[in-house]
Amino acid sequence: MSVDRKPYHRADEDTRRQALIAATLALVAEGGAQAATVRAIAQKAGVTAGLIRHYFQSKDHLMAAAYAHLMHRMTADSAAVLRTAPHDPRARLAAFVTAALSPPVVDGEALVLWAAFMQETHRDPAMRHTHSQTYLAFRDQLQSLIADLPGHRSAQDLRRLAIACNAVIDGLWMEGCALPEAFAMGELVDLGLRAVGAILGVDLLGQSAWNTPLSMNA
Amino acid sequence: MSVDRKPYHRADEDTRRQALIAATLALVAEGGAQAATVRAIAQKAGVTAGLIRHYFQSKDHLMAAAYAHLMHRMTADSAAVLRTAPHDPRARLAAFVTAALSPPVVDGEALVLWAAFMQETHRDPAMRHTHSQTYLAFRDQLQSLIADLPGHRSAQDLRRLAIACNAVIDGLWMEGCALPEAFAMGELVDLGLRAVGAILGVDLLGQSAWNTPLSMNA
DNA sequence: CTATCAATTATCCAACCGCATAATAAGGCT
DNA sequence: AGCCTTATTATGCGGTTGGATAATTGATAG
Repeated sequence: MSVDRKPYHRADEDTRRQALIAATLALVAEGGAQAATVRAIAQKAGVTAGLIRHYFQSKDHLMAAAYAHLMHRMTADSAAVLRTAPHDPRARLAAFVTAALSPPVVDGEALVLWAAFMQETHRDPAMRHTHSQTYLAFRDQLQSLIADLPGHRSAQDLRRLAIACNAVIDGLWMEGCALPEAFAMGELVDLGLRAVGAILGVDLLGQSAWNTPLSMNA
Repeated sequence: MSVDRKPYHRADEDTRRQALIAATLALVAEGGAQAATVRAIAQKAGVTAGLIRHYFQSKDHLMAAAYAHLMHRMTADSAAVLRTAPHDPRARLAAFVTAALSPPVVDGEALVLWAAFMQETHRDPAMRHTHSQTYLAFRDQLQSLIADLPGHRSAQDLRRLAIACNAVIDGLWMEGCALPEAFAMGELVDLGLRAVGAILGVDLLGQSAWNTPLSMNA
């Protein structure tokens, strides 16, 4: 007696992997890491649970792949703007900061995802490597944008400036993701441009120069 | 037939709650939220699992209590320095920034804890409330320190400056926690004082005025 | 010294977890 | 068309989870 069996169609390996990774990220985003069980992932991906182990050595491997995918996408989103950015160094830096503090980089789900994987990062060496690699990639990109600004800076100063600017961006990104209702539209970008500009001693607000600059204290 | 039963002694309600909360935090810190099972918590606290439900309505309630405890302790640690700080507004702000970027506030475990609870924060309204409350408390304290600095600032500027300075501190805190080996001793504090000083247009480095200020670009 | 009652332990349970393996069907190849 | 590979489904297993309940102990008051 042949029981009813769910009909299915075969997909290329890459499609299935992407679907499983997407389902994993969606579940982690909406319910934390504990919500991403093999059964839930499979259901959201429209397949059965056993298939996960056909494409990934274990569920942990799937998680690691999902983390790498997320980080890669975020850095790519920030870097994408540079391809269409103007040639003026200040405008390029401003565009980069703006992109890093706007959707889709700033997103409520992004922070939850980031936080969820942060725990794994703490003990899994492979994930830890992915983390530091993507973090340094972002900072290096920022540093090269700073280096292109007019004026000469020592290597040590460049590194310090990049770390400080990166910190501002990270901090604002976090606050924007966690408390989206606490900031008006564009306020995050405005604050980021002011703060980074103040640290670097450069005016990044370009066209709409403000009348009450952030660093004014008189 | 009476089996051997673990001897025990009765403790006051508060002691037991504290012990359970401490065990929860320790487990989350070392193994992420998934490591904090009721059995593991009970073992680390030196009791049996059932006791958790005697003091907390559910495991989730214990987690919420642990989160509130952690946040309360961190803000208290940062504020503690103000009680013994000097009267000069700049020195007080510098002391606050320094404390927020030094142990025990900057600590590898702290970030993991923060990240672990961030997920719950996203869906549990009670935790979300705890989060925004403690976050705003920290920022308000920073804002009042900025307001005490010489010079007058509008209310709007004060808020923006506080947000930006808070972002720098948060970002540096994160980086210091996540990649402790990437920064030399005291470098984080130095960077924090420079960046916050640059944003506010105030020199916070006091005694050891630097010869290559962070915002120098010539 | 004993009765009382709350604190703590011990035990049980249904649900769920990740994983392994067997059965089956889909699609390409000749 | 018929075969053959393998992607996919289906089923089962041992272990763990959070939660509920019953049994027992320690402190305390009278």
